[in-house]
Amino acid sequence: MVIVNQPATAVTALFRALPIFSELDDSAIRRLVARCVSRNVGAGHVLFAAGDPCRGLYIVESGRVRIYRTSPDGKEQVLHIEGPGRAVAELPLFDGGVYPAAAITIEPTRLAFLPRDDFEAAYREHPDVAQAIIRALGKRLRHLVQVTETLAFRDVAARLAMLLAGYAERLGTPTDAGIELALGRTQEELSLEIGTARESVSRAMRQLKRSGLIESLDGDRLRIPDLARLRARARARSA
Amino acid sequence: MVIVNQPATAVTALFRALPIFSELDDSAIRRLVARCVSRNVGAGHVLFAAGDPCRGLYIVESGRVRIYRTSPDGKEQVLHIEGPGRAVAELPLFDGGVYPAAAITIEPTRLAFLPRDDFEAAYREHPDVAQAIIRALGKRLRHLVQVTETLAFRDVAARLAMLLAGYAERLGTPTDAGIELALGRTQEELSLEIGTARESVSRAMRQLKRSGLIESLDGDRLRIPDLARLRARARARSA
DNA sequence: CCGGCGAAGTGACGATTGTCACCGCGCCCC
DNA sequence: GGGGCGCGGTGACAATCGTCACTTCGCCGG
Repeated sequence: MVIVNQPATAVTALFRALPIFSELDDSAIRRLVARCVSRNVGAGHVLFAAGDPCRGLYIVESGRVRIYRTSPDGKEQVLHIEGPGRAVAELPLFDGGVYPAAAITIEPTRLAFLPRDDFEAAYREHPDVAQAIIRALGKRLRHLVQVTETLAFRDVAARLAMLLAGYAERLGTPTDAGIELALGRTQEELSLEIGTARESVSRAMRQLKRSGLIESLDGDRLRIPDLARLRARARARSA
Repeated sequence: MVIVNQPATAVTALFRALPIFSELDDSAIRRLVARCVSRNVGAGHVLFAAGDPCRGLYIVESGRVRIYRTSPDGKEQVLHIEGPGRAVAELPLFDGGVYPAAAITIEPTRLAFLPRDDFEAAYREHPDVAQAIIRALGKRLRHLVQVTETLAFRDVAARLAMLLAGYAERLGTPTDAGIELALGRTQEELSLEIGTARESVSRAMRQLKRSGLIESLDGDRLRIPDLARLRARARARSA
């Protein structure tokens, strides 16, 4: 782990792009940035474990961080993966509790860290920040409600279809033959996100290909000819 | 559905007891209460469906409300059940979205309703309210993270053990032979809360009884001799 | 070019669980 | 007292899915 001095402008832009700070004026942002520490960590670095007390806010500058829970017998359920420009683990900052999940970097990652006290001051002094925080929490809550329903009811292929549809919307590039997507994840990682085994992902992938919902391109690129049909499969009981 | 005039003092006490309004001074609470409408509804009344736009905040005065999602093929997943003194569906009030789940009364219920505009004014003007809202959202998020992990990993008996342990803590009465609990729910309702079938609840219940983790008393009363052991079962892979 | 390695595909099998069908029981109402 | 009804218990069966074991493929380094 390396602590880095860097031009404050980069972090300033980062803060301004964060939903929860977008309403702040320049002077307020500058004050926050002055309190921030950036650091580079390698892949596989544990930022915190479930149950740890919360010391501050992490913001991803580059790289990716996986948020996950581990069951007593060692299995993981990935809750979400955050990339550049996203904040990690806002939750315990607000309610004063411990981290409900663990966080680990899955590639070399650069993080800005804002100590807890400075963060609290920011949202106490600026009602707009509080409002933005509420929005962000609400969004996460919606996402988890979705995940819950999916885990409870759908078969593996449906869960995979939902996951891929979400990635396609956020990361895909539209072409005239459909949406193309380089997902940059192994099937192992996908399996953790939808709470199943790697082999089941492999089989579900084949099923979706046979149904014409996804197509393999070269490398690990996929094409989704019809996103609406893929989403429909995600809502069906089985196929 | 009946609209009722009632002494404002009852609703005032209700508001003051709500975590999200506990920091308000008397005059602010009086202003909110003046905007409130109370009504009585019977069992099985649908307050709103998933996807409906959000019109305001419901607060349970008496009775119980079930919050649930329905899958396209008609199955339900209960997210939580709210009783007296609890607010329902805060989420869409904040992020401006639609209801992510539906709500239905499961017994005759008395509700206070606060229109959306009045609610928004309250938390814009009072930062403490915003803070309390954030806490409440955080708590709900924690709960859902828990539910997610349980659904993904544990067998039915473990999920049931977790559910019963939670009820025992909130509703049970300690005796020298353990915690006694009248849960007032059918196995059908339990099955919806842990995302399984009624028959599986019946079998899981028998398994927990055979293991000595729970005992039947008369009626639908249960005794839990050792809450810690029950919780341990909830964390185990199987038994 | 070869060996190693990680990712992905696949076949077999067993465990869990959803589903269906049916029974018993207590309760209420006519 | 009898019939209906909701709840709970159980047995049988099939489907899904996790697990294990093994293979195939592509990539990289020596």
